[in-house]
Amino acid sequence: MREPISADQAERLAPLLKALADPVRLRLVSIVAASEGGEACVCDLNDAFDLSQPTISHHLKVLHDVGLLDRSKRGVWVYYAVRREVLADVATLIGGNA
Amino acid sequence: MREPISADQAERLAPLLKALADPVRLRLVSIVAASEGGEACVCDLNDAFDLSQPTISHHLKVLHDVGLLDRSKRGVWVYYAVRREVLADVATLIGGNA
DNA sequence: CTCGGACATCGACAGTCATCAATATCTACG
DNA sequence: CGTAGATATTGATGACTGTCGATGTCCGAG
Repeated sequence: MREPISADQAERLAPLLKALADPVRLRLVSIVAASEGGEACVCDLNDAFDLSQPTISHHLKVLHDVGLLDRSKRGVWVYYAVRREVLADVATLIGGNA
Repeated sequence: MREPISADQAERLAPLLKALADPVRLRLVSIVAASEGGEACVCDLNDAFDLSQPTISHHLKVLHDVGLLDRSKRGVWVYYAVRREVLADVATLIGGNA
């Protein structure tokens, strides 16, 4: 029976959840998080789905825009990495645990 | 570096997150969870927002449909309660903890 | 410099969503 | 029964979303 979250908190948390509230993006985050070194190349991510390359790129942009994924370009390839603290914060706020 | 979630898991988790991915619904869940006895009357929830009664009713329906809120009618009033196990499961899957 | 490949951006389209006003449903009370 | 209040449903509307094909941008190889 803790205090309800504030309207501000809700406004900040909602976009993060919205970004995660898609099967493709959930799997993207999950695959990246499970990858060696905690990061994955877009080329590999493309292969993991039956979707067009622009669509995957779009989903990655959504996740990156809300701060869930870090992006680093190395040569011709782009690598994404999960920002685990952000993910953990979301989980904590949802779970309502201390 | 655990295993990525399956496509099936993603398809099941996404609707729950989608239901939570709205500032109003986040606050609804939070207010209900923080209420005495773990449940809240719709009349009180209506007063907590600057939205029309049908809109609140709609949001409650969304949350109830995905199984995040329990619903019980007592007399003229309807009470909603948070299904904490469901919420906890979501948090766990997001956090990626065991 | 030019070419090819990796990734992003653009424009479009169909589908979904949040919100409201109006209306329906249900329940207690007289 | 008939009325009043609490909640749900309906229908409409403007905004947003996931997806694609086409195109743009950037980098390394030759």
